[in-house]
Amino acid sequence: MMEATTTTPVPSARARLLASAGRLFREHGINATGIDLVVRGAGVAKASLYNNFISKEALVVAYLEEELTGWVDHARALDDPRHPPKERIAALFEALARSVESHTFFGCPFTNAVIELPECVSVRQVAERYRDAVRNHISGLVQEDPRAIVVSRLFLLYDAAITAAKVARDAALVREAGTMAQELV
Amino acid sequence: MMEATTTTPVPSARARLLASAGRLFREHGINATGIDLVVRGAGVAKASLYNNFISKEALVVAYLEEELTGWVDHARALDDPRHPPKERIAALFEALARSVESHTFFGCPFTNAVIELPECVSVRQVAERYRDAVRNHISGLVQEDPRAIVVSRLFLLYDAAITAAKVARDAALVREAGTMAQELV
DNA sequence: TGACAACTATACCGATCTGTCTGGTAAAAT
DNA sequence: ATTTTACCAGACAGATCGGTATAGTTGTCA
Repeated sequence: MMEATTTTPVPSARARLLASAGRLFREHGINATGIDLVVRGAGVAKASLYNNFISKEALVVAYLEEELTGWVDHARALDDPRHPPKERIAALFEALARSVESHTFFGCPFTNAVIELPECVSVRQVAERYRDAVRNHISGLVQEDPRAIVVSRLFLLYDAAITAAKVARDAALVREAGTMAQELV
Repeated sequence: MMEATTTTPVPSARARLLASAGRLFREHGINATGIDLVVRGAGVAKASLYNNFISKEALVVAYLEEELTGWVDHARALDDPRHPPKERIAALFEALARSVESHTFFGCPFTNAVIELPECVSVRQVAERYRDAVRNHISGLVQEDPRAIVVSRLFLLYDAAITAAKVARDAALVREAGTMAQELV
């Protein structure tokens, strides 16, 4: 009932569903991924999906929540507070460039979701929280107020790199954005 | 048969369909817009759609082609070659900021289409041609080779502004990108 | 032992999607 | 004058969508 989830040795149905949905949503998009595919990929019954999530939209939001905490974890794992701000910023862009080169980057999950479900307010809300999280993380890297102009500028360059990665699949362009970012700090 | 289209006084079924599809695809997205809605909006029969386009995908590609030439026309109308490069660049970002403020900006049609139809190669091809067109236009504004680094950087900032406009709906962020762009020339 | 909760497997529902087909009208070309 | 072309209106087909319902199974705890 309460929270045996974290200690359960075998993944719960909910965790399996989120993992399956995550893979499919990332690689093929949300609208292109039917409920049946998610269920099949998770190896669970359809009823288990609707026992854990009231609708596909709720599953999408839960997927985005996971992407949000995942991004923060990823960014923290990349970071070394002992390094100077310039290097800490560079690491963020370099990781993105590498994921382009290894063909494991499928675009910003939040931008993708906002575009795929433009009238879904809960999706926009998670996307907003993601943007706050990025802004806060960047502000920590450069030791500036989250509302400082330099933070806005670094954020803009990170968005630019992500678009270049998604649409042009151009790692060199991602690195160029990283160079611009380093010149700002 | 050949090209009476340009002189026809009353809009052809094809033109009406493209106008209807354009409005709906822009404002509600491609996947959320069914064929029947396009046909209703155009005030034509369903068969007329399939007489002019072999499939919805072909309609989407035609819509994107129109957006491509539309962007070039828009960018040229904004431009005044007598002005210095800095002002010519600024006008591009200022126009984007204003369309955010008037709530008439719905995101880059090509990025949106690539995200909505990720496995459609013809969509990616038009998006690639759009990116070439933008790069060429910017290179004209600043009188530099299209492959010059400064052109790449201006392009990155333009992409950044578009994402800020689409996801954050933040005209101030768009203008900040414009300021960065002006500092580059 | 028996109640209960969570699970699996699958049939099913109504809605909606792209795309086709029929049938009829009007104008234009031959 | 007749054939062709383009058009309209709408029924229809086949597939797929999100979501529900049914029925049976498993494991847990009292």
